[in-house]
Amino acid sequence: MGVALRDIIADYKKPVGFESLAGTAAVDANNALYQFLSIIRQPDGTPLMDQRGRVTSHLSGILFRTATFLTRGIKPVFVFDGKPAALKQGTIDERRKIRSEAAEAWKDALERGDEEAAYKHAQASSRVDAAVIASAKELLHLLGIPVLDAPGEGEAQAAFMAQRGDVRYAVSQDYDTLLFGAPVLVRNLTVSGKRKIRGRLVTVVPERMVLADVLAGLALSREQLIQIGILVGTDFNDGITGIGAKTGLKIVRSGEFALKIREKAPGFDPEPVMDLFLHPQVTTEYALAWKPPDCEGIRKMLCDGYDFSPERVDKALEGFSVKAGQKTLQDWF
DNA sequence: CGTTGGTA
DNA sequence: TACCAACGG
Repeated sequence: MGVALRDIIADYKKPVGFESLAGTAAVDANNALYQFLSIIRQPDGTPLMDQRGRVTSHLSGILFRTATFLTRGIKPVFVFDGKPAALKQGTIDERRKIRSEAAEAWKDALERGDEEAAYKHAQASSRVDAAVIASAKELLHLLGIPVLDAPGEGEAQAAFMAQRGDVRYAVSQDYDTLLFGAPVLVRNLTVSGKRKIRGRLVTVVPERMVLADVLAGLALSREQLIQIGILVGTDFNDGITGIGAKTGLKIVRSGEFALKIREKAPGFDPEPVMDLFLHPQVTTEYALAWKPPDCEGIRKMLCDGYDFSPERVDKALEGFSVKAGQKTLQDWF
């Protein structure tokens, strides 16, 4: 998933508290939905579902997480993926295969009664499908949170919006967002708090990366950072076997990128991938307007439609509205 | 994921 | 009050 640059950019990740994250944020919606679907599950891997068997994990995640955002002064816009680039087809096919294998492994683990394995495979089988996207958009709309359909990659659009200064930062787990030129990337914003990772309980805190700091620190241009990405592999090209981030950095620094590609991947033209990162398909046609939540509509959708408990929904909505009567709320937005 | 409810 | 397991849908 994404581009494996962690080994060279880990030093530039700075933990940040919610208080310094107040402001507008462009959220990579598909990435956030994937995280909700993957994490909000029962111990045996079963996601939250309504009585009709429709998955609701992402709705729970959106409701509670955006409530937290707004109470902390973070105003999110959710940016959804548009049409995938043709170059992404390989990645898409590969992910589908991994998901379907994981679904099988989940079933097997359940039959053996191995709950831990079941949970792991269930997570890997998570799929952001059309129903998930449609219901997520419907809920966000009712919550008064702006939603935007990117023409291409959501990450690219989020990066573009941050570049233009329309939002303070982009939110995604994927480092690709930096390659797309996001001046500031915030990770762990849609997954934070205490989490079990490899059986251990760890506290996940939001972290900020500043592209200019990464480039200055590594003495690279953005093009060179993309070159490293291309060497290790991105969603749009296979990396070169045996080259990780550190080796990639050495190669690019010594100006041997083109040479290495010719040598190890003779048939491959990196130019379209470079161009995709430098000049992604984006749009300037968006309006960022945060509105008060439609509480009635939300209850209707979540409680009547998806079997949420009215008490829990109302509790969460307190984070959105100040109280009925609400002058403060209007002032806030 | 966030919330709830039991326990020390 | 602080912590943790389990519940939610």
